[in-house]
Amino acid sequence: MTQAAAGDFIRDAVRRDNEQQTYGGRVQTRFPPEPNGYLHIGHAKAITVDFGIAADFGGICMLRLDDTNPDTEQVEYVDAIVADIEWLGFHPAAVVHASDYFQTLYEWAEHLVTTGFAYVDDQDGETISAQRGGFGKPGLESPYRNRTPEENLDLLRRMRAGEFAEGSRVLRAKIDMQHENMQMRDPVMYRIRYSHHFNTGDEWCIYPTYDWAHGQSDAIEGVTHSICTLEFDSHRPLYDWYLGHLPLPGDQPRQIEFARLELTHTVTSKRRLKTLVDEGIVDGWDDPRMPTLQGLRRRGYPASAITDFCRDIGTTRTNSRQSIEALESYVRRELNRTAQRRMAVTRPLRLVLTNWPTDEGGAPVVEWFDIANNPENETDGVRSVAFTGDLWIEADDFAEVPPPKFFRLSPGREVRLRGAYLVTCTGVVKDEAGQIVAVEATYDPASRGGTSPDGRKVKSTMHWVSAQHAVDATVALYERLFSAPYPGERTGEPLDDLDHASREVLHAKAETALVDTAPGEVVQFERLGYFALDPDQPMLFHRTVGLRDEWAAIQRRG
RNA sequence: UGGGGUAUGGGGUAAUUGGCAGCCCAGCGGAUUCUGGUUCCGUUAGUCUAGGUUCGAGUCCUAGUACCCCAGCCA
Repeated sequence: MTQAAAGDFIRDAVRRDNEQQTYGGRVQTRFPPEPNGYLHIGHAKAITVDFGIAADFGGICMLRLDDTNPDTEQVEYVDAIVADIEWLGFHPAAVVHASDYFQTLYEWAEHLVTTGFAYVDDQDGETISAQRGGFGKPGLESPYRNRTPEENLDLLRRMRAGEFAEGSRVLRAKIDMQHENMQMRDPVMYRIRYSHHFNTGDEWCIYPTYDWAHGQSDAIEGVTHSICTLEFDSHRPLYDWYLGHLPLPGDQPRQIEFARLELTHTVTSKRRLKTLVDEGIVDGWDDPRMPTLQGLRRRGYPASAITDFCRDIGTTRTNSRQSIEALESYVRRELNRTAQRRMAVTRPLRLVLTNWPTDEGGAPVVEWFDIANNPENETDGVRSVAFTGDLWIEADDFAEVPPPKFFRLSPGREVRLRGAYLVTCTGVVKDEAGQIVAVEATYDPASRGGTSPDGRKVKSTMHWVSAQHAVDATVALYERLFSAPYPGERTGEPLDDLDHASREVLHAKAETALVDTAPGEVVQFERLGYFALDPDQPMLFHRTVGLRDEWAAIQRRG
């Protein structure tokens, strides 16, 4: 704790290694995902750390697909992983596979056999597992543990040659069945699997386990700092043991662990996300409701917002859960600068200007206003928006009997129609049932452009669309990526009831909206929030994040 | 149950290695504003517990507590 508490403990460690010339001042890291799913927001943290540290010290970072389990891995995932890393703005020095090293790994396995540090075990998985003992209970040695190196070498070669059935034999490291660290109780190095591998095809029928592949791959590549997540902490002694018993071509890399990123209201478990996809609960890995990088990208999250967030939350060894609001604040900060504005109405209420002029033919005059696309960024220019005496406003923006602190339109009150005119409500039109069908108002011709020539103030500026000119759009509203808390979220208990949870957390609804003009890719529908245009369905917009929830705050107060 | 790891406001994270507990998110208050947005200013609130060393402890010592990880031929 004492020294680990220092600012960024990983960079401190790297700096120390540089000062002591442990690796001759060289820094090399790697990002090693297993291609068994799409990258999600949690991976963004690891990517930011791995690539960021290499960059900070003038080193390199490679992408290594950790493909030692052919049963779960696919090229589709490889392609997505490569694309997503690029999208985040990182460029791997190389894209490699753990399977590229299968031959070297095998030769090193023979080396361990020859030197008496590995043996072939003929027992099945259940037996081996039972013999491993438990916490506080020492393990039992396998009856095959003391075979001669010659016999082991013969058996290993025959394993590799495909002479034995799946599950019938494994290669194990010969370490210590009494070791207090369970990882050191003769871990399995190779298992027999007659599966097709997406990279090596049918060349191999024995596949290395994670522990037997990972550190060795690091060493082969010349990795200096192998940064991984906290759950591998107890693997570090094994990581070092393997490397310490092999004829390495260079320096021995060191493993450093940090806490993974967890977010509230967010499922970050490839297994669960895969279930959502497989069961058709979402449309795919890139469904905008998914916390995958592709889902977030479709939602309009800027890559820089994600990486800035990951950088700023820091790297520690403390298990923690960051709030989704913190991430969203980074998204809003970026989008406030870049997103164009549009006025939009989701629950239209008619607003009629009773003193609006008509032309010779009796039709209402149409007036065009240039309205800034983004007041935060003048270079975004203006758009031309049609205005007439027949408008739609948001139903929430009118109240016949205004509650306290209601600033918008109500009888007798004057507000600004953004960029157009000041209008004063003169009355309402109701149907037989007493429902309001329209609001009537008069406009002040002297306030053209929304100015107030005599300097009088109005408490509210409202958005509007011309009934005649408005563009139809659909907006998918979800307050949050996963808006509802799910079972066990607070306590960190496992999420067992996936079906229930998925349906609840992925709730979203689509609404129609009327928009002032056709918007661009990512837009702020004023007061509704930031939305991204769906590339597949023009005029369908996914909510990125909302604005600050000002209404809720007012109601809470009152 | 044995081993390992971690504890700082509501959430996250710093503290020159023993010297004014700072920053971000959230909250609250105010100013500005043609978005109840943005921006700006102010503000509430914290060192897991109990002892000890010291002029001085988040930091060092002792004892405890809580949480996380490890018993896949997954990674």
